[in-house]
Amino acid sequence: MNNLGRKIRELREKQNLLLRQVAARLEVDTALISKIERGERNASKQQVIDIANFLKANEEELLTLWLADKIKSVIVEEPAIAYQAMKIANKNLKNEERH
Amino acid sequence: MNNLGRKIRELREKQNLLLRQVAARLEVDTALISKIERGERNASKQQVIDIANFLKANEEELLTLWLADKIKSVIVEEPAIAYQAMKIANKNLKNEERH
DNA sequence: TTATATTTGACAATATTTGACAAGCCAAAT
DNA sequence: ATTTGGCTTGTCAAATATTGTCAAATATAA
Repeated sequence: MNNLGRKIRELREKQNLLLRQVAARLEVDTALISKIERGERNASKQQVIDIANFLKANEEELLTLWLADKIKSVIVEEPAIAYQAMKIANKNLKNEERH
Repeated sequence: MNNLGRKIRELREKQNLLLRQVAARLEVDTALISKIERGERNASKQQVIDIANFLKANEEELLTLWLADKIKSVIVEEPAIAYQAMKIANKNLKNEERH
């Protein structure tokens, strides 16, 4: 399970909602929501936004988890150099802020 | 231009090598190397390794730049939440070290 | 100009991702 | 013991993305 999936499942269960109900709202198959919660499939950005609305969650928070999962899926293949690469990417980010 | 492309071009020019020569060694079209240097195309991991060998560069260093570019391409679409997402991804990384 | 190096855009071939569907699993209810 | 309800799993075709090449365009240098 990934960051986003865990959070979505937690929110959904707290509100006693069924996968089926979330799926209906997003107009997708139940299986897809199941896969998103278990981290087997990635949600699209729009899906994350829709889920946030439906589950009354903070949209930015969910999008942040979603992005974190995307970063994770990139670095997971290269754990030995991941940290250093993140440092560089972070520096890039800051440099671009200044332009 | 991205981190890897800039470094490759720098190394290649310092050694007075042509795109054509690098391309020959990697057995790809010259245009592809040009695109990799300019960040228009991503190199595969194997290509990075081959380039490092040919240019007598540190393989891990180039792979780190390559990974940084991949991270960057993920976060660039969401600059507002990128920093926070990186923090989470980094925490994930550390947690997995401990298991 | 001429020759050589690099860049560009379009393209086909491949690979990956997407979401639906159907079948399966499991626990609880009947 | 069977049915029901919720969730999971595997597979598929369609859509989308990525790959490397080719030929043409553009630079760079002599």
